[in-house]
Amino acid sequence: MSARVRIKDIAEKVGVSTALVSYVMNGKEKEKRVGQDIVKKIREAAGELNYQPNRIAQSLRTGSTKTIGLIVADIAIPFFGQLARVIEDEASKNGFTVIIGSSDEDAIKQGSLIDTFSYRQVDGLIIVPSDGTADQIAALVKQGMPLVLMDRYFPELETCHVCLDNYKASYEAVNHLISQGYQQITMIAYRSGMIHMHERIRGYREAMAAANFANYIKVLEVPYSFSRTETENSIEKCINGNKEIDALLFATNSLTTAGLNYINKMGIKVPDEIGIVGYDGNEAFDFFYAPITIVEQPLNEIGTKSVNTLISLMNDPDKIVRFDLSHSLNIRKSSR
Amino acid sequence: MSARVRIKDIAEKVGVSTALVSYVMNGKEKEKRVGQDIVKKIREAAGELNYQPNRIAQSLRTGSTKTIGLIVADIAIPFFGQLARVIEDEASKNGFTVIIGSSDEDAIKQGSLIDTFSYRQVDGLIIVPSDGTADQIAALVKQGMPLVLMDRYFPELETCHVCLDNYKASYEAVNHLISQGYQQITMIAYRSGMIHMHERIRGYREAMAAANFANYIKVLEVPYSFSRTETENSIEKCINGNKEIDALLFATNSLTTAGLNYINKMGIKVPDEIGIVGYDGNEAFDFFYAPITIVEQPLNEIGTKSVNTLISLMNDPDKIVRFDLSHSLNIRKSSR
DNA sequence: TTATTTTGCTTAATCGATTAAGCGGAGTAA
DNA sequence: TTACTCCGCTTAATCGATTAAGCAAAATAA
Repeated sequence: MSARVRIKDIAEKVGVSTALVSYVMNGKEKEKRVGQDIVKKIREAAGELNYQPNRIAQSLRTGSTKTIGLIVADIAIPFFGQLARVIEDEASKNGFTVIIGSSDEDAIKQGSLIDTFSYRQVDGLIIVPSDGTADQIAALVKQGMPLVLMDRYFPELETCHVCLDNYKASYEAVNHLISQGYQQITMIAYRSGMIHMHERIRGYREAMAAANFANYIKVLEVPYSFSRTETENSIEKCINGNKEIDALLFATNSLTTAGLNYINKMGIKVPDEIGIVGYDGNEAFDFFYAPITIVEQPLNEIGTKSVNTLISLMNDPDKIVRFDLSHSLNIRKSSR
Repeated sequence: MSARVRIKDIAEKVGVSTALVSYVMNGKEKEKRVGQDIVKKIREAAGELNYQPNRIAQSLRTGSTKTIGLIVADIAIPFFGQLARVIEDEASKNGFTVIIGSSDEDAIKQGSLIDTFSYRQVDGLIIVPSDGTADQIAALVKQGMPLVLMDRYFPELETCHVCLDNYKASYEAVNHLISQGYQQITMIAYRSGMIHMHERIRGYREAMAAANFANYIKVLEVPYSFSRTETENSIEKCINGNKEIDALLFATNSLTTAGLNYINKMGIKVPDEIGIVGYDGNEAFDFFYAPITIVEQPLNEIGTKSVNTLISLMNDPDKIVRFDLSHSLNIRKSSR
C-alpha cells in the first residue's frame, strides 16, 4: 500500500508540531487559538496530501471506535436483512459503522459474537437476543455496555428495547379472522422461551377467549430448525387429519412459508377451506395464488429507534427506554 | 464500563514485564524462551482476570485489523443478504470480522463507503462494483489495497474477481427455452455498462442466433430504479401490445419480480401463453402459480472463494486470480 | 580458570492520533 | 520600568499492545 499520510507528514510539510495539525483537523482552531495563516496552511497541506485520519489510532486514544455491533438471527433472512439496512443507514448518518453477526438463534454463537464485538471495542450493541441468553445480556449490562435489544427482550432485565407490541398484533389478527367468519383458528408458533413468541400466543389466546372461542384454542409449537423440510414436516404432522381448523395464524415468516408449501402440496384452498394470516411481509406472499394477509412490522421505525436509542444511551447510560411499536395489518386475499 | 483488563494488569499481578505476557498470549513462549512456571502463572492470571486483548491497540501496532469490508448493492436484497451471510461465516472461520455497506448501485455512495472502510484500516475489500466506478477501483488497486470484485468486474482492470459465467448461463437458459418449443424469446435486462449485464445479454443473443432465431432477438433495457412500481411500468410499456413474444428471460431477480407482477395483473398464462426464466432464486418464485425456472448462482462458492481469494491476496498481493463459476439451471413449471 | 553460549528476563521504542501542561514573546496595565 | 495577561505555539504523556535490543546470571566449552 502506498505510504499512508499521517498527521506527522502534514506537520513536517507545514513546519509545525503535530498538535496544531490535530487541533485544526478536529475543528478546534478557535478554542486552541491557532493562527489564521497556519490554519490555512494546514488545511491546504491536508488537502494536497489527501490526509485521512487513522481511525484505529483515534479509537485507541479516544476510547471510542464509532462502531456499532449488530447481532441478528440471520442476515440472510429478509426481515433481518431489511432491518440491517435501515440500521446501517441510520448509523452512518450519525457517523457510526456497523459490524454484523448472525447468531442462528444459538446461545453459543451469540456469546462468541458478543466477545468478538466487545474486544473490537464497539461503542454499543444492538442485539436480537436468542433464547436462553439472559445471562449474557445481564453480563453486558453489568459491564456497562450500551445495549439495545430488538425484536425481543427479557422482562426480568433492565434494558432498553425496541420491539413490536406482539400481544396487540396477534389480538387484532385474530379479531380480523373472526370478523371474516373464521372460528376454528389455530396458531402455529415456534417453541421458545422468548417473550415475543409468548406475547404473540397470548394475544391469540385472549382474542379467542374474548370471542367465546376458547374451546377452539389450539397452539402448535414447532421446534426451531434451520431446515425448512423439518419445519414443514412438523407442521404437516399437526395439521394433517385435523378437520377442525378453518384458519391458521402463523407466528413468523418462516413458519408461514413452510405452512404454505404444505398447503400447496395438499391442494387445500385458501381462503375458502382455510384462512391465513402470517407475520412479516415477504415478496413470496404476494405471489401466492391468494396473497397472504400479514402482520407488518414498522421496520424503519424499529431500525432508526434502535440506533437512536443506542446513541443516546452512550451519552446517558442510565436512561432506560422501551418501545413496543404498533404493527399494521395488511389485509389481502388469504383471509376473506 | 467496568475497568477493562490490560496486559499491564496481568504483568503486575504476576510480577513480570508486559513483554512476557504478550509473548505468552501470542503463543510465542517457546520461541521467546519464557520459563515454564512463568508461562503457567501468566495463563492463570489471564484466566482469572478474564483478559481479552484490545484489538484496537493490536491493530495499531501490527497494522492489521483483521477486518474485511464488504460493499454490496443492498444488504436488504436476499441475494446479497445470503452472500453476506456466507462471507460472514467464512471470514469468521479465518479470524476476520466483516463490516458491510450498501451502495444502492450508486457511484458516490460506493466512494464514500470505500473511504470509510479504508480509513478504518480494513485489511481488504470485497466489492460488488457499481456502474461507472472503474476509477475508484483502479485507485484502490494503485494503493495496493487487497481487493476482490464480486458478481461483476471491469475487464480493463487487473483485479481478482469471483463471478458467474453469465454468458454461459444466459446461453443455456435460452437453449432450454428453445428446447421447450419457445421461439420468440425476449430478454429483459437493466440498462447498465457493467460486464455481467452485457454478458447475460450476449449469451442470449448468441444462443438465439445459433438457433437461427436472430430475427426474434429483442432486448428490453430497463433503467435501474429502486421503485418497483417504476420498474413495473417500464416493463409494462414494452411488453404491452407486443404479441410477438412467447417467452421472457429476465436478467435479474428484481426484474423477474416486477415482470411477474405485471403478468399476474394482466392474467397472462404461464407457461402456455408465455414461458419464463429468471436469474437468482427467491422464495417468491416458488409460490408463483407456475413455479419459476431460474438460473441459480452458487452462492456458497462465490462467498467462500471471495473470502479466500482476498485472504491469499493479503499475503501475496500480486497473485491475480479470476473465477467465472458455473450456474445451475433449476427447471420448473414456468418454462414447459 | 577464562571465554563463550544459552537462558530468561527487562527496557524502551513504536504504531498514529489526542490533549494537558508549559514556555517564550508581545501587548497591556500600573 | 516592572508585572501581568494573552497569544501562539511546542513538548511530551498517553491509549494498549508488540517486539527488537540488551543485560545479567547460569550453563557449557576450552
